[in-house]
Amino acid sequence: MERYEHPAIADVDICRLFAALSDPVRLAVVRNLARHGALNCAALTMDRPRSTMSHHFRVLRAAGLVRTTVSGTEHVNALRKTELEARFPGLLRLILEEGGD
Amino acid sequence: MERYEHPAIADVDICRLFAALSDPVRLAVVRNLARHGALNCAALTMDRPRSTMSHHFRVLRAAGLVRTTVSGTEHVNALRKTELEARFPGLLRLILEEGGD
DNA sequence: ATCATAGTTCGAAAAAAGTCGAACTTAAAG
DNA sequence: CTTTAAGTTCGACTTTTTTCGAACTATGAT
Repeated sequence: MERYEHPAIADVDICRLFAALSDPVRLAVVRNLARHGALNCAALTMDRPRSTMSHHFRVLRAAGLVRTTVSGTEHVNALRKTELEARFPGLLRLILEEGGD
Repeated sequence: MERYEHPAIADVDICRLFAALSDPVRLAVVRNLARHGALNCAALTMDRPRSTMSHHFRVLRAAGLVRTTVSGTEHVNALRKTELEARFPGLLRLILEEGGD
């Protein structure tokens, strides 16, 4: 059984956060999550191999943007929406801004 | 006489913007500019050689964050505050957040 | 003209990030 | 127990960033 580590929201570094969002693939993932709620990895394949996406999810988790939970054989990713909005008010709005998909 | 190119605020890409802010040196520069207004490069040496800083200023300009104007022998950098706030409301607040220097 | 000051550009080297195939793990289904 | 589905980990490779010395440009002062 695999569990993931997630930083406490208080420990989230804005610099790392910006770095996570600076990749177009990851930004697209975050936007998808913001729009459609929690999704498993399979639903977020951005036309890339699983190993590539796995890497991006790791970065998103480490940055504090996404929380991943295991449910059966699926790994479900969710935006840490409430926490993020509390710690970085305006961030989510900024990300969703006139956004592509 | 050297002039710099600055993207129109409408052309600024949020992804590039995040990338620019993901470097601690550059984030510190932006925070300094937000606090103290326009500064020349000499005032923003973050304990790095001039060539290194020159590179960072180039990135900040290309991202649309900073406007550099030449005044005599000084190159003065200013945050594109009003434009940025209009295009990305909340961004500046986010950057200044509980911020270090 | 000469010199000093402020900053850029160039080029090379080092470090960090992104990409992806192959092998592996875990859980569920048959 | 075997197979399948969903993802991860590992390792290699490529691309991008960062860093900085050395040489250069432009302005202002002497």
